[in-house]
Amino acid sequence: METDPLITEPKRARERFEATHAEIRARIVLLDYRPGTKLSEALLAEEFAMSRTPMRRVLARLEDEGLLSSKHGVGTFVTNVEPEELGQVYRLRKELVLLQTSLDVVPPTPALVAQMQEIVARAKTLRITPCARDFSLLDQEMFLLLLDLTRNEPLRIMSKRLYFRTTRIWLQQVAGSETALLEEIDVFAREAAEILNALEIGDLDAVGHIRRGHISLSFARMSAERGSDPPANGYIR
Amino acid sequence: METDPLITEPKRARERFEATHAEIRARIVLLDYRPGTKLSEALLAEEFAMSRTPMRRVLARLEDEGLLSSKHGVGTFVTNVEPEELGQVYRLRKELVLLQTSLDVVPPTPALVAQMQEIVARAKTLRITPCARDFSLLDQEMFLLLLDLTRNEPLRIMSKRLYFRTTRIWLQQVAGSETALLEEIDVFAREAAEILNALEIGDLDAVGHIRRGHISLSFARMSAERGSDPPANGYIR
DNA sequence: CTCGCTATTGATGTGTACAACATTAAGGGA
DNA sequence: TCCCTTAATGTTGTACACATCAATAGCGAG
Repeated sequence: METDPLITEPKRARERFEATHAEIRARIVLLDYRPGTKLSEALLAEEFAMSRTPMRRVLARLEDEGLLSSKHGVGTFVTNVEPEELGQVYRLRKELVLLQTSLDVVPPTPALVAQMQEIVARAKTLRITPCARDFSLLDQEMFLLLLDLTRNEPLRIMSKRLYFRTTRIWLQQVAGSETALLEEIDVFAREAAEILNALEIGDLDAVGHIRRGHISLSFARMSAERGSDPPANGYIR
Repeated sequence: METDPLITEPKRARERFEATHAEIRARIVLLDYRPGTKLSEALLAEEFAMSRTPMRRVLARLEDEGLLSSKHGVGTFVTNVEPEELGQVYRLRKELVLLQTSLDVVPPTPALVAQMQEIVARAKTLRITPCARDFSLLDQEMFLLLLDLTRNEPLRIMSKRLYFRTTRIWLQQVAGSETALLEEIDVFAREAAEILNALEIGDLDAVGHIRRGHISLSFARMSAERGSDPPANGYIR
């Protein structure tokens, strides 16, 4: 029985599925595949060294998550996010972020605080050498780290889905101009520092409301940039 | 790549997929397939007059929704819901139900109120001729009806997933004894009447809080029935 | 009688050919 | 020239055979 520790080729089916899904999702979220891009099941299957059958399962899940859209006889496309949908997601995220620090929460561990300190430090570094892609990865890292504050698994799963659904639109805006990127990194650095401070005190409620405020402001900046209508605030006519 | 690929509508294959998914999900939530039941891809494919390939896509989605669990070489099984998971879902639902009447809401239409009146009437009828299955269907109908109060699509989708994830456990408890069923129908009839009253006044905030209270009480009754620990109320040690 | 190895069995997972579908370009008649 | 028809082409969706995996019954050694 030979087990090759160097090559991780013969993975379990489930692990291979998860890895492939995460990889393609990352490409969509990081705009390697921009909205509207046509993906080929055959080419992707070949690249990931599998047949179309398991690849189709990956793509089906990404479609269920709203990142892809397949049409019989036409192709599989990276979805765009309509302004209305973007607003719905952000308004919901504003509420869920409060639950992330109030529902089934665990006190922040020293390890978590340490990782948050590192994120703050890297944010400061990023202000010197701005890079939209690294910025998006750092934002993602902080999101996932703070998600560890709650043990409510359904809340964690849904929050992740919403985050990955729209973060590429945010990235698209941020990467649009150099000044916008610098400004956004600056805001992020301040937010991270505020959150770290609240974490060190142990005030999770403050963490939630700081984040809520920044999500709200972030959406407002995006709406202004897009030149669309001011965001609806509750009721629909 | 300028044209938006999202505007086209569902096709034949998609409709068949949705219909099959809804049917098997109904069988699971109505306890036709009880937790632990082993399902056969081949048999299900034969019954629905399709091959294993599209059926596997249906089952994969049900697994993603937490209703099924497949193991290579073993089988596909209807999942059970652990008490911890049940608590997490209920605690989250208690929060989401408030959002359903406060986030992107539309005023209740006369048609909606009329359907709610009918549900109240059928609840009263059900008190005379109790039937666990019909009761579950009525509860589901009210849930879906009240979900029309919000236009926030992500919230709607997530609320549905959570509801279908645990309602079979509630049904299992209710169908356990005749007295429990009668008592639960009585509670439901009163809740529906209260909600109807609030709807007619147009007080959506009251609708949300009435429902939240009933979800909380419902979970408390289930926990007591199961003889498990009293439900944690917020923090985890 | 018990333990352990092995062949068998039946399930999910994968590879591949083919069908269904939509788009596009070519061709022919008015 | 225009427009309708039709064949060609490439894509997703489906069917089916086969591979892989895990549980189990059978069997033989101790």
